[in-house]
Amino acid sequence: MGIAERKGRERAEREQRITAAARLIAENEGWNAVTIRRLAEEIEYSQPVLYAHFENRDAIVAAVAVQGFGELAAALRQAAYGSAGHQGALESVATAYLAFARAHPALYEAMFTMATGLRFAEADTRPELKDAFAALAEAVGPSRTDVEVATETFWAALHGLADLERSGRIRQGARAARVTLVVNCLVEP
Amino acid sequence: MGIAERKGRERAEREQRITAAARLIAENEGWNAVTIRRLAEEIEYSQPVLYAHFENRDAIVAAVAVQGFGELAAALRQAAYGSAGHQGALESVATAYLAFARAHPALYEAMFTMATGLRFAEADTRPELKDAFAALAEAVGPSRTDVEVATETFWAALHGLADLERSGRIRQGARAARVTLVVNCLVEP
DNA sequence: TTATATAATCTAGCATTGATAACTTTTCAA
DNA sequence: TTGAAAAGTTATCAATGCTAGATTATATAA
Repeated sequence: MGIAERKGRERAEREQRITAAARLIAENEGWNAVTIRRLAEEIEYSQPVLYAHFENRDAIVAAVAVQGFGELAAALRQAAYGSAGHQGALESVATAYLAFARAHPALYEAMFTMATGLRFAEADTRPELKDAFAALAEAVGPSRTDVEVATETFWAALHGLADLERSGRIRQGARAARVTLVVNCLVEP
Repeated sequence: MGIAERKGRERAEREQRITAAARLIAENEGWNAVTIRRLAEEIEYSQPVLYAHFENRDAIVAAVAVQGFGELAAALRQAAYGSAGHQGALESVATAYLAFARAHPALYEAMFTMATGLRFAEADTRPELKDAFAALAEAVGPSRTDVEVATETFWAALHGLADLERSGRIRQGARAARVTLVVNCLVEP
């Protein structure tokens, strides 16, 4: 019964082509350019086919966002891996976080300002989301008694910096100084 | 020549009714419910009249956002005023910031995640925006040598906390602990 | 006071979008 | 081989931002 498997593969491949196209268009022309018709044209199927894969447009954005969380987690882990000491790890992770947001603005936008359906800290939280949080927590240091509070605050500071930088509301130049300020607060005494 | 003045008044009043309606609808039903037709119905004029006041829908959102920055600045100043000491002021301001975002989620959304046209630190920056930043800077403390960096970082932390709280990505419960962590970092040594 | 030019406002409509209903073709197991 | 189910398409809907062109109200000059 290899037919079902083949169909499953084809379906998965097509689904991946949809999210890949969405991501590419979004990164090049912004999320407004990501229309159902445009995606249908891109994957060479009619529009209703997209609705056999995703409930609606938002679900496509959410799928891209989940991918993004997976990649962010990997990037943060790699940054932590290639650094020495607690302070060094915090600094590397913080810098990597901001670089990630800057390198993939549309992806970051999907992750944080579009896919409102994605929740953390709930039962149906996707593993990718938990993993990204865990990667941050590792850098903050599991020995702290207030890991969760410290990680949430660290994340908030990084997200705030990324978001205000993206929207041109804080200077691009002083990035390193701001990171230093954040990191110094979180270094264990 | 009181006619021109009367027309000016009527025009200003109508403009204010548009932004007020937009804000009310957004706060009750979300920004998606704020359509040109709906606003036109609300102010009892036909749709094209709105375009005599605002270039497009985004300009209406931006106008609401500017109002929001004015109100945020006032709220932060009042919080700083009714508190004692540097640390007390920082704590009050931080708490007031988060309370503001929580009390007016749609307004905050307009200020930070919708009106992409509003820039800071540029020549055409609206006074309301500068004022909100100044209110934060006052709490951070003008005696610091790195006021601007510290203010930007403070703002980013607060915005990050507000945004992640709003989207349900950090726990609602531990808010006070996170604020304490942020404030402790910024207290002058 | 009345005629006319200008300003103000409205009706009607366009193009685009997300989404779906109904029809047609393909696929595959009995 | 055949017929039902699966897969896919065409055609269309309703809502939206926005605008052109017609129409009405207003203010000024004769």
